[in-house]
Amino acid sequence: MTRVPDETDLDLRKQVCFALYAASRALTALYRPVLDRLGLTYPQYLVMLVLWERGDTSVKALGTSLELDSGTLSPLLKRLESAGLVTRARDPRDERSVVVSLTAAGDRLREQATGIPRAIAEATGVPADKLADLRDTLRIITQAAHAAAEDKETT
Amino acid sequence: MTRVPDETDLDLRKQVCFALYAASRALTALYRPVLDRLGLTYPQYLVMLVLWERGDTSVKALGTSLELDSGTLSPLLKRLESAGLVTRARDPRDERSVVVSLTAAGDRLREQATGIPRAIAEATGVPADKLADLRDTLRIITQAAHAAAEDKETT
DNA sequence: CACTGTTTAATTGTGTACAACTGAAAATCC
DNA sequence: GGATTTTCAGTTGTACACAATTAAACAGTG
Repeated sequence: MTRVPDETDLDLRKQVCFALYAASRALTALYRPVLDRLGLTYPQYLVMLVLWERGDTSVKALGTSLELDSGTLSPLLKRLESAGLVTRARDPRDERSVVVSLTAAGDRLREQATGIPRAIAEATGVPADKLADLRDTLRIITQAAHAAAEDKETT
Repeated sequence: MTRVPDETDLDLRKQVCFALYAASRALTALYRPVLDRLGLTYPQYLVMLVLWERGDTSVKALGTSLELDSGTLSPLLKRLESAGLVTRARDPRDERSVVVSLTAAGDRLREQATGIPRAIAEATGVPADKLADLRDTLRIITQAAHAAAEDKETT
């Protein structure tokens, strides 16, 4: 195959990063009508996933899992709290830490969420094994990006 | 709250959408220090890519290319304008339309941007052919997500 | 031509993202 | 034990995203 030697490679359609950015937003948009019925945004749903999976979780641990900082999580958690889905309390063992816990309503919401991932996966029309491959590749890239960012800091 | 082992697929790590969301943010973060030197954010860089490639472009066409609406583009373009990189003017042929054009400074910035995509791709450490595969898979998913969203509207 | 409906940008309001900073609490060092 | 440093959550400010609305301009029809 002949390859046109583009001096620049500033072609939008060739860029993986744009494909990633567009795909992420398109998939989030697919979640939106479903999550609307639960009264959740997509990032709020991610926080609920962690809480459903692990129970009581500190803001710090949520941030590590979701790769979000307190600047994003603090207001988000406030909204979940005023929606009656979670409570927040300082950890008596370490007063710096704030532990987020599910309320009964937050726990009940889990049942309504069970079908969501499969429904979304099917809506894409991409076979499950291909999605799993994609997910693994994305993880590799995410790790590499984090590693590259670390590198720059230490120079 | 007590937690129950999940029979369901509400596992964060299994979700393609989260992998996508995390990867998109991680890659954007990799662009950030590079784009900072050009005085651009990542979405602004995307707009500039389109303008470098196609020249004068309407807000509508930018929105179609980047899958962004005027609610995002209008303030973004204002910032590019006040940075002296673009100008905006109503199309005399169709007064509804606003055409965005590069200034001389905006055009010059292109040279400084030429090396960016390759540098980012290399920083991920993922081989180019694998990245191309990934990009194609992402496009398929994006298209499927848009199609699925369309479906819902017509029901 | 008037009427209807559509297209296009812009605006408003809500909710992320993220950098930079603050203050309190804990860990570390001497 | 006291000083220094680090950790943690929250706040502030900037910049997206996106739904919903508005207003102007255009297109098509009777």
